[in-house]
Amino acid sequence: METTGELRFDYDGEGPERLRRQISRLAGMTSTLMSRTAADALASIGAHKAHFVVLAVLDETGPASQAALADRTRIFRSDLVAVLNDLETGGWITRAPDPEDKRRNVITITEAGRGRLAEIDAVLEGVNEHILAPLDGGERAQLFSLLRRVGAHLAGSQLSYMIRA
Amino acid sequence: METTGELRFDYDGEGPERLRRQISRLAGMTSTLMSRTAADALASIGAHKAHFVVLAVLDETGPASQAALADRTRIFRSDLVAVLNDLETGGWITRAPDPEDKRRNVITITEAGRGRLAEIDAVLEGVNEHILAPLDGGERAQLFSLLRRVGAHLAGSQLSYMIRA
DNA sequence: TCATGTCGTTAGTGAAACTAACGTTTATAT
DNA sequence: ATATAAACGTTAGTTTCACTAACGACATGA
Repeated sequence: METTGELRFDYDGEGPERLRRQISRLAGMTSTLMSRTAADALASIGAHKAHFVVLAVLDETGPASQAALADRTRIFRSDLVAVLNDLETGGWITRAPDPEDKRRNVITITEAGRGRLAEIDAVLEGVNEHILAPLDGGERAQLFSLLRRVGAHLAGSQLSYMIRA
Repeated sequence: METTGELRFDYDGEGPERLRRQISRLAGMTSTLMSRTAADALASIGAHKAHFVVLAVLDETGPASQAALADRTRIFRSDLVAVLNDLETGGWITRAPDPEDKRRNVITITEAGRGRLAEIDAVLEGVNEHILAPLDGGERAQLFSLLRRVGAHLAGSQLSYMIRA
């Protein structure tokens, strides 16, 4: 391991000013660190972000077709296949043909799946706490709110671009 | 183009609550939108984020070896090679062997490079303005500050982990 | 001098995000 | 009714990004 001397992430004070002005750079670096934290924690229990997302959506919205799941989780239908294979192997979901539409599968969370979700949820609660440790309650709410406002705005403008195309 | 019906990014109100609680998910989605905005804008003038980063560091810190540049830009030395090839082809930098250490190259920004940097800078100013449009001045400062604090904290904890390893 | 480390470079890995196409099944339009 | 189009799950492939491994060339310090 390299004890760099020069840090890999320069949040503390210095660094070229032009770079520090770029919100997309700051958000990108920070979200990379966050994602790594979450992914590492999940890996320690053999889980993956996609597992969490799918189980959470199933638990909250009930059984669904793969296409509906893809929409609600923002995982591409093509990538969802492997995720569901994993979850099926673990016994956390069932995948059965839909009698009412033979094109569809009906994905259902199992009792074991609910247990797994609780387990993952606990890990992620720790992750959130770790990430947000330096912020107090009001600041955490602020951060969520600011990111959501920016996100809604960008999603909107990108959407209008897409419709135009 | 698909006029989805179900939006691909759900900032507006709804969406499974467990997902909305995850700061890493929110930050990840939002920073993806930001990065895409920036990348698209840069692509429209045939530029790339890495071009900006390298030119900005060179302009601010002066000539440097590739290794030093890699550190300051957080681009891996292996990836930096191609970036410098691009910039050299455009006439925006020069790459000359260092007489004082024959292992090194000295990378220097050219006059044309400074022009290019100004051009990119102008584009990115527009990008920042577009991204942050929904926030007022105080909120923008808040967002920067909150992200920096979280980032510094995570970079620190990851660093101590790395040193331990 | 001999080991060790750093330099730029090439090649390759792994994950994430996304596109294309296909066979199957259902819905729509004439 | 029947042809056309659309949606389903699935396989395969692309691109981009972050990152590792290894190399020959050169420099440094014991």
